[in-house]
Amino acid sequence: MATQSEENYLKNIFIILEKNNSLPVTTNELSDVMSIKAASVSDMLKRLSEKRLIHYKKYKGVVLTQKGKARAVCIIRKHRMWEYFLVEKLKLQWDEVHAVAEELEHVNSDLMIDKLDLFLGHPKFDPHGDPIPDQRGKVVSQNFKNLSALAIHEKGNVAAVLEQQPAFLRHLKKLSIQIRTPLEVIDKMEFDKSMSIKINNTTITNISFEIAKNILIAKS
Amino acid sequence: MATQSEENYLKNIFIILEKNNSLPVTTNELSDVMSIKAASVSDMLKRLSEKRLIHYKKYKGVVLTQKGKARAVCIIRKHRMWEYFLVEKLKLQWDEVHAVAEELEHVNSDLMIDKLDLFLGHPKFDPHGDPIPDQRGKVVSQNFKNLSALAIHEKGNVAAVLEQQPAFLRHLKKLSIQIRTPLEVIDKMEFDKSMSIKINNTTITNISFEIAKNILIAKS
DNA sequence: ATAATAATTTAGGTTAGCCTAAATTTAATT
DNA sequence: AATTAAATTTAGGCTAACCTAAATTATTAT
Repeated sequence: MATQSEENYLKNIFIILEKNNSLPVTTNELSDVMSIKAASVSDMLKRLSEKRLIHYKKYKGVVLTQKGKARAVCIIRKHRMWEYFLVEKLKLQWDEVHAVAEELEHVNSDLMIDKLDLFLGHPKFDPHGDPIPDQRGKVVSQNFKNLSALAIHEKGNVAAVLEQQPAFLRHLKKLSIQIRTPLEVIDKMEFDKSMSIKINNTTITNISFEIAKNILIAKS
Repeated sequence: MATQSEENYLKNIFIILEKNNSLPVTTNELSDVMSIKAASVSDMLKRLSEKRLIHYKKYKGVVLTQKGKARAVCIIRKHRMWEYFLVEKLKLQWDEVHAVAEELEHVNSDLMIDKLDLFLGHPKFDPHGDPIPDQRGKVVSQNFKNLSALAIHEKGNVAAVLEQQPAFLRHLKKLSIQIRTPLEVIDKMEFDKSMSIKINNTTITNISFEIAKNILIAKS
């Protein structure tokens, strides 16, 4: 059994690898996203390496071993499944679930998680549009476009968000943007890369580049 | 915030106090039920005392302060609520839920637990017949008789069990004994204190004193 | 190519929560 | 009341997981 802390490292390595097209994850990247000092990260990487959960060459960053990847996927599966449960069954808001799911993901019971999966009807995506890995650890790969990369007049539906911070999610809620909301790019401002978008085929609003780049679109 | 370990101590102190009619809990009692060496328990008691969670006089055992009791009740509320969820919603067996609930009880979110309470319909008892404290920490006090203390011909329904070990619960399952099952004492053997009981008004079986004393009966 | 800067690791320290062994206090027995 | 036994605490150690400061390695810019 991995400790809770080890599980957090594995999970974050996995997530960064996904974003990085599998380029090795650096100590500082982990330090940043986990808010743990780089020296402590170095410490832990050594330990994870001894346990054959990561491939680690000093100064060169890390990738996951088969074993490490399997562990990571399992934790992510639990995290996303619990998020789905919290939103769909307990009716929490999508900006209220991340922190709780961070705790629930470490609860250990394969039996429970399989029963939960059944209870929820084998959900495929969590409330932020991220895919939920199946029992065997298979993750559907998505092929979405970043809203910030869309050209004027391009349109589609919100498929996922890249940021889980409550402040960000509450912002979207205010704009009536959720998963599956139809969006169309009306205009793009060269100066600050902000864009004007039509939401739900009705309201037109301006959003900053910062917001746009955290929204993924399924083209229609 | 109390650590997970501290929470476990508080919970166990609370449970032992209930069984002991509020007599102070000794170091060895805690050591036994928690499978932690007495020396370590002593250590922790000192810490809990500094945090004003227990009243502790060396060599004299401990009781909970108001603050400590509130914490304990909150953890027990979560534990029992999750057990209810696991059995009623996820359809786990009553002998499969205790260990998982031990982990779930440490997940911290008042919002979530209140929403869970709502989702479950404000359940009053967990699958083992133990009362679930309400939001304000109120626990209904029960007035059940121990099966081992019943006289011949006395009868009633199973109201709760005092032991959560899977082996014990599986044993009851085999005998078709659950919460609310009608039982009647047919005979009592002086030699080993075992008893003959009629289950569900049909089958007559012998059960050991060891079993009987872990079953609580609501007299009818 | 070298110097300056950034990234990373090493060294040494801290705390929580456990342990064993030894010392102390309380309870039980004669 | 004194002795023995049981319960409890103290002392000293260990490990995981963090930290800061210093040393090392890699990268970037001149």
